[in-house]
Amino acid sequence: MRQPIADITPETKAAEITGWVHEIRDLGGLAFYVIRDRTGIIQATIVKKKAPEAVLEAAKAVSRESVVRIAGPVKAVDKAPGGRELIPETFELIARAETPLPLDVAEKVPAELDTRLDSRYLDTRRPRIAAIFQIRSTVMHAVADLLYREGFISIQTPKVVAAATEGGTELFPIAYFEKEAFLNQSPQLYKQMMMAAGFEKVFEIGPIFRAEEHNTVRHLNEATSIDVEVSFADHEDVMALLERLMKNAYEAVFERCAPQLETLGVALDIPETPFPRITYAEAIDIAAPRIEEDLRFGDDLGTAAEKAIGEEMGSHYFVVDWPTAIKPYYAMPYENNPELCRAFDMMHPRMELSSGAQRVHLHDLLVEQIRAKGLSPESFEFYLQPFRYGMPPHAGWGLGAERVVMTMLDLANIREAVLFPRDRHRLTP
RNA sequence: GCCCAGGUAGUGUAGAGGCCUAUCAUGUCGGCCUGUCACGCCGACGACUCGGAUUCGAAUUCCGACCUGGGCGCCA
Repeated sequence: MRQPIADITPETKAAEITGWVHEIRDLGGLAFYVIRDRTGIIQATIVKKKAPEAVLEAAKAVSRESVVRIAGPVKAVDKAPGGRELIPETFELIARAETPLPLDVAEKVPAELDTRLDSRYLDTRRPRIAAIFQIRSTVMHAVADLLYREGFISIQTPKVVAAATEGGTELFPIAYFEKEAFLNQSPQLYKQMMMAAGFEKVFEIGPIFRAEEHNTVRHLNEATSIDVEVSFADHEDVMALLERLMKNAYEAVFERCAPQLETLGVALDIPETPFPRITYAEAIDIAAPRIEEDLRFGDDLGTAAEKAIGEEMGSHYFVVDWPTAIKPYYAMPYENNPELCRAFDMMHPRMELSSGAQRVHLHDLLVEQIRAKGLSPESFEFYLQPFRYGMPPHAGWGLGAERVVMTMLDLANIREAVLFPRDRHRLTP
């Protein structure tokens, strides 16, 4: 019976393992085969004078990264990795790896990200890369878990849509029989319609598509969005939810992924809640004297400004009370000061992670704001109609899953946080 | 969309007009090696993205194409 390699201890009597040949060190009369599965590595030691002929034959035929099955007694040996080694009685070559390998899994020679992504299936055999995705899985589990615990309903909305959500960002056009269609840039409008549908608390974790020709370490053309929408809630309520969710995700990783964090050399700091809140006006005041470019009230916070404020804040924080003019039409203006709205961004010092708002739930105001952005309400009719038949007040946000993982693990490039990234140039694998 | 940088063995690199039949490492193949853990030693194999131009001579300079990385804008 196959055993996970990590389960084999110096006390284990005998074991059968199946895994990949990580390294081969043939000293002549003695050979070491380092075998790896997803749980760890173990050394199989072959003493050529004593080993069965069939073992010698199979061992000679294997190449690095071949899949093998090895069974035999386990010996406690101090000088072996993990304090134990396996003495093969049987050694079976299950699937031979061709040579040369497209990249070095044992990491003696580095590989560029581009090379790694071309052979992602080999790249992910490297323990530190596998650790990233085990942690990502834990984050996604923790996120969904918290939302279910808090009574959210998971929804799935269309990714093929007829129109833009917000204007602004570019959409990927696709052929949809005789009609024009696009890939969805955000589930925003559908989440809101589910408020009219009476679901009260919904979330969706799914892909979003942005056809921007950006070429940076923090943008993807296909990203994973963690989206929530809550009825009878204001922006403060959903900011508090976002804080709970972030803290929960960090705690889950801290508790359940200690080996992976160690592999990555990451000392995880669980962010303290509540996150500090600064207003947009304060953000401008912090950034303006620290950056070269001219920055005034009403401008978007550019990369330089974000960086300057991030250095000042030091950890996660919210920027609140944005000018209505630079936020989407669905953000609710303050009644007593409609120049500002109940929108927020949740920031990590390195970059924006989330943006959200209390939404406009009043039909006429929404139409007015759509017009004010130069968009035509007619093309949003499917979205606007629910606002005429009892739309509750509501609020929500979207959180970039890759950015959470990237900032959590201090990855240099967002592509590291995606198995098969889609960027300006990459469409395969 | 604008701007910058870059394409050399499977992988990561050296190279700045003749010293290049191209460096080093890793890898692969063969040989030696009984405690390696980046095993060691000996030998072999394997590369200048493509096209054009300049030049006696181009990996190196110039032009174009293709491919790639990054910055900005915008955003998650």
